[in-house]
Amino acid sequence: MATIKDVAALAGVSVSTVSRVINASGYVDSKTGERVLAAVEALDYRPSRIARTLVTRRSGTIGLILPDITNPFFPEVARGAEDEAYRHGYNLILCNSDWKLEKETLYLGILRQQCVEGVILVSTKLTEERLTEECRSLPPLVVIDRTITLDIHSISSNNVGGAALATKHLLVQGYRRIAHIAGPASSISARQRLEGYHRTMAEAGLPVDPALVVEGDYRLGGGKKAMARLLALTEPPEAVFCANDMMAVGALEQLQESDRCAPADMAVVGYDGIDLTRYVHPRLTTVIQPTYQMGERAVQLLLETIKGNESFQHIELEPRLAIGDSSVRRDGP
Amino acid sequence: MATIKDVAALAGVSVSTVSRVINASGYVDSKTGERVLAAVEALDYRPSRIARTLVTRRSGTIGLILPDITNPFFPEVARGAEDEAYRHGYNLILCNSDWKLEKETLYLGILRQQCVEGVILVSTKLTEERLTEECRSLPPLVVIDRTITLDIHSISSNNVGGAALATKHLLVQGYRRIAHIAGPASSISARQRLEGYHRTMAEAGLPVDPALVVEGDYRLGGGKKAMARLLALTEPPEAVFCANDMMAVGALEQLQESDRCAPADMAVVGYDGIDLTRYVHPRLTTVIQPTYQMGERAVQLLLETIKGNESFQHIELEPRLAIGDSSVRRDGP
DNA sequence: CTGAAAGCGCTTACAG
DNA sequence: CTGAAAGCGCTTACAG
Repeated sequence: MATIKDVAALAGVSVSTVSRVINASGYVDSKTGERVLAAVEALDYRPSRIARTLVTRRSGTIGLILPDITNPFFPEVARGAEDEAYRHGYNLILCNSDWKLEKETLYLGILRQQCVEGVILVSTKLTEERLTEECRSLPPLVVIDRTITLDIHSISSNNVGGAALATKHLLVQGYRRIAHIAGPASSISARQRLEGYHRTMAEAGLPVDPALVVEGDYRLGGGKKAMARLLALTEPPEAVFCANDMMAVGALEQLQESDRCAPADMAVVGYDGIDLTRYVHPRLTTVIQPTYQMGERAVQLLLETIKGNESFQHIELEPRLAIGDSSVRRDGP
Repeated sequence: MATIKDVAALAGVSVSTVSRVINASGYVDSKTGERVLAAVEALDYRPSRIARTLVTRRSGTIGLILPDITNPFFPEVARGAEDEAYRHGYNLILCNSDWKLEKETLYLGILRQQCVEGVILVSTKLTEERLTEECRSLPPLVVIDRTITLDIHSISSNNVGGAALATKHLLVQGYRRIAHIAGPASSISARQRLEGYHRTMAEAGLPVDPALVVEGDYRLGGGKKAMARLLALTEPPEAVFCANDMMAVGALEQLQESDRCAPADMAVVGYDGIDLTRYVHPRLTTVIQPTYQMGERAVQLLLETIKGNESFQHIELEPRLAIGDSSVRRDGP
């Protein structure tokens, strides 16, 4: 590998001059510039980012800590982030935290050593206190999918509003006895979606039978079990809004296994907008989260902060409803 | 951020000594060691990987270039690679090439500047010549999902064997008129799976009607169209082996839209083993590729090479058949 | 417009 | 067992 010294020697100038031309900084005679460029070309010289980082403190890398790239929700976030990073000459270091606090903390430390210019934390388990503490010794931080009140950038999607979208859709279809398969109460997004459901029902003047709200685990099995419980009720619901797609798919499976089908026997709506919803039968009505944009905006925020913007932002993106076949009343409202 | 100098000053020793204790290299008095460790603790000192890399040339990072993390095939590979990297204290830089030669080349250059210790290239479009050329100026390279004959590490899965697995399964079920929805001829894996199909049919002494081999595009739409063509034949097949799962799902959709169903009217088998196959109805029989292991082994190979192993390896992993409901003959063979 | 020098934060022989 | 010095490959004031 050629170094800046080799280029300088070949071009017959000092390393300072080479540095100036490759960075287009300071004055340099056009003739000299050409000679340097020729030498760069001849030696296939590529400046070492490592050396550059050591002096400038700018590594051109961003850390992305997410729970599990294998979970259908996260590749989109990663892709949005990587695309935006790419456009600005940045690279992404990918870290899977497995929803574990220790792995998050560990990676945060490693990324700091790695001299990343910013970190994106998706669905973090860290408390706000720890986060603010980390922020002192850390490069800029953006938290995705977690509402943060303190002085940390955050990007989230409107879960209350999204749940309202789903619930209203069912109301518009003419359903009144609407159940909710909720996510685990430990999850903030699950609580928010539950709230959106309750709020919308209340606004419509409809009381919610407590038996119609069943807690699931955000996984297929949980959705299945929850649906079984709903079907076992003396008066089962006409429709169910599930807090995520995996549970909705589980609910559909349970319906089928009980020889019923959606939407004829019960309307089903999911949440997230993962690919699977398009391939399942009946095609699932769902609330699509702007996952790609979340990753994209996170990098944008980081870049602005690196460039000196001081103000903390809390961006809330809007999900949108995608109507499939699983919730549409065929006989009309 | 505290530096090694700060630690040295606080502990009252030289930076050389600090370096020795944090790297556990060379002799150091236990008392001195303790003092240094105490200083490290007190200052929350974390050695800069950047500075260390500059002198040791070991950055602790590996580059992963794959076509698109959003494509269901790749997150598993990435996860396998990241897990193995994590175990050895390495980090992964994620790059999406969008199946484009230019992006691959560009990233290869950037990763070199970033001083990664190795690069994993998934489904590369680069020619073998270009690849060997790159290898001269580059850190160790491992190519995944692409058979390479030259002196480059490669990890692939046995596509011919996997296709044979699928085809034999259909034969065992008693089907004789077996069609193949192939992937695009430009894809090596598609050609290999086609070969596995042909070879198995020949071994069984069954001639293949050319009309039964239809080329698709590895996407849902292509599978749908191909199935439509098969259904339009005067003598449609009894079973079809699809070169990937997305096309198989498309084929299932077309069957359903034509008021037929699998496996009663036609048996369907896919390839890849993406999650979707488990949620589709009927549950799809498919050939599961060892994607996680491919990523894992790739990092292992890289690490061995970094440690000095000179011999080039071509690892071929074996896929396995997962029998679902889409291909099982209910009335018995 | 150009070059010499210092320095970024480490590691690594080399003396002692 | 410990420290002074050189050096990794750059950038950045500072002279000239």
